[in-house]
Amino acid sequence: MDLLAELNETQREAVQWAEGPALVLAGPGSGKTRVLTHRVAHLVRERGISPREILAVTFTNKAAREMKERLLQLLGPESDALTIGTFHSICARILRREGNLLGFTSAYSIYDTDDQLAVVKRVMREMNVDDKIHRPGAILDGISRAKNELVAPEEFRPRSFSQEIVGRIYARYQQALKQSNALDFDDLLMYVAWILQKHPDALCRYQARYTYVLVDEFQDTNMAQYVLLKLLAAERRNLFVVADEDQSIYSWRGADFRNIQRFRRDYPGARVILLERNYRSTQTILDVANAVISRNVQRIPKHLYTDRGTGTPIVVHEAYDEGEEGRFVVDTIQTMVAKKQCRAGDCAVMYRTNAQSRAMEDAFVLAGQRYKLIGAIRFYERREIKDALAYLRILHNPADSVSLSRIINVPPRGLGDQTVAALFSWAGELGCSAWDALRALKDGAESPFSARAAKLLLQFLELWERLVDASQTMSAADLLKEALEATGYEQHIRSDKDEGDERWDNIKELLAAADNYSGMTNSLSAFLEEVSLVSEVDNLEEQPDVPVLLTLHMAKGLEFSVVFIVGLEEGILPHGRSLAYPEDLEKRNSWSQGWSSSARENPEGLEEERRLFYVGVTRAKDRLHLIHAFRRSTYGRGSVSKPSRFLADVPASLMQAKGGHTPRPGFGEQRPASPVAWRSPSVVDLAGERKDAANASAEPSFRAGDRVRHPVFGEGTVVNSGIVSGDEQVTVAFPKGGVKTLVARYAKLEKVR
DNA sequence: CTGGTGACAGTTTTT
DNA sequence: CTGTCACCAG
Repeated sequence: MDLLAELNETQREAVQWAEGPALVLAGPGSGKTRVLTHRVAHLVRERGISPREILAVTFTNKAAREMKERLLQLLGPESDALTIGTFHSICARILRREGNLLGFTSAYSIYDTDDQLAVVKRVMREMNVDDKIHRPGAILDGISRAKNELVAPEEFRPRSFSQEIVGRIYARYQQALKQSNALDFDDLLMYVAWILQKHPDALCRYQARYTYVLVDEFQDTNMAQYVLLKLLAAERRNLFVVADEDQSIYSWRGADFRNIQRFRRDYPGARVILLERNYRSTQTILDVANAVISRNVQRIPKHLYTDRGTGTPIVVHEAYDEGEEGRFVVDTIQTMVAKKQCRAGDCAVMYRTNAQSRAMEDAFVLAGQRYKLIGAIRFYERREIKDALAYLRILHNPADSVSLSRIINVPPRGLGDQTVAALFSWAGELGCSAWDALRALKDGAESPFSARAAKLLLQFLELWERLVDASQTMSAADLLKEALEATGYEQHIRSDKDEGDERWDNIKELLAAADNYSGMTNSLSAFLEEVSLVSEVDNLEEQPDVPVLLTLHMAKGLEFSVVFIVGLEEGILPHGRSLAYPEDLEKRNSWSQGWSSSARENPEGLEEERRLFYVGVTRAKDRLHLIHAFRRSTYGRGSVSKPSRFLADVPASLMQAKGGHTPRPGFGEQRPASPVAWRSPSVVDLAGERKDAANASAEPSFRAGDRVRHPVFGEGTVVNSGIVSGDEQVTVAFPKGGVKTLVARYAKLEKVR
């Protein structure tokens, strides 16, 4: 197969790049995965590089899997010797080998956010820190940020009182993890970076092993990951990264797209290649995308283009409320399917927050339209799955205190909070793990337990020891079966009337997943590592032909023929909380949703929201629908919504002029007959429109939320209004004509009630 | 240990 | 309007 045949000129240039650092700036749909895989194949096939020496790093398991599959096709069995994986899985593997340098055994547990929170709460209790004043989640964020920046507890320099607390908890938290022989996700990266920094021999080994390093989604790297890559590539400098700063939507998880600038600074000779040709979308959709993203200041300008042709104009629609928004989406999908313009499975509905999925689901259910909701509840975060895995983890790693606390009384066996707390504190006094403490108890050590408690604890220990013995010989699946059997877990779980059967089905699915690891030498270890680093079980059967509902974040990396982006309203997209400065957030009333006029806005937050919108837009291949509602209820309270400012960036010339969708009969009548109903003081307050009556003379005559009619554009909603050099300028969102800014004196605007 | 109650907070979540 | 969690009574 000719590796270069199916590539365009710039792609080919990237694939053939010889040696040294290279930065590929790849727009959406520009074939970056193809560039990465073909480059790997090229290195092996044309340049004779041993696959063993090639390291390809991704962020998601899915991306890693796809890359492996593609390379198996390109290279055949030789591809087995490549190292392809996520940052976390690669680091986990390195730490199995090198973790002893830091005092961890190779059986360490990997803690997810739930487990982390359990540790933080425990530590806070021990330290008498009030979790009402210092929220554990916020503390965890602080710890995570420090780790992402490779700041050790002893190097942590607090800049405020609450950071002082974070620093103290951080130190104790790390101790607690180490005592449990456990690492969190951030540790995987931080510790590997440290090892490479502090152990030159280890660094040399890995540098020699991986002479070519390739990175996908480089804009999403954090400091730890950047340092890691830099260290690995320091000798050979064969660092090939693919990035799109316009798709950086994870800054709140520590991702820092300025690593792209850092890369250019650290490697001044780096080859920079721009991939702007798009193979996914129509030119209309790309024009929307270009128009939107060009508003961002912090970026290198790119201009997406395609030879796919203009395509269909995009549709901007105003619905009355979230219910009608849902009905419009379902209606439109069903109409298109009926007209054979697309299949149901070609459609995706994207929203900013998961909470929005409910109204959408209601509409789908009501219309009898099947759909698939993506990612709301993750498999490995279900309680029953976590319980089952906790059993396996304490067998593999008896020091794992979080897993032990999780299941020591599940199913209930008389070991209440008191006893468990006493066990841990006694183990603390002895300076050993709960496991060791229980063994001491069995050996007749003097303990603080009542006779009854001691008896129950020893019963539990007996069970535990029996299963640990079994773990030496059994596969993960058999061991799990054994553990569930011995504890009567099935009966326990099925006793739940409502969800018992579903829960047990999930357990059976877990068993099936574990079965894939039977016959392996380190069955248990391999299985546990896999489930700790993977969020979803592989969907074996491809879903039938149904539309999918998902958040904009989850849409990244996917593509659909037809895309609906819903809830395009101020406060939702851009999201109110994204626009706030963290220090303002504490004091802010939640209902003001970030757009009260007095609040200052965080421009970086706004840019990220815009990128999120851009990600959504660029998922569409053929048709794009942008939808906002006139009013929406959040947290039970209804209020008037302003159309998103992002809509104003969409050129009206790209929108469908008229007549695509006929408004439902009664659409107009659904609005309250009198404006008083929705312009009552409480509603106006909610809209952030509090104005002092004394200033009435300078007041604009239109207000956000007003309904107006224009002779050309028809009915619309006022987004904003203000006096600009003596003239009143009114910004109006017209469902048919787009968002326009008009001078009230000239535009023949009529108020509609 | 279970079940009820009241307070409270409520983006996004690759690993 | 929800879901979660701490707390208390039985």
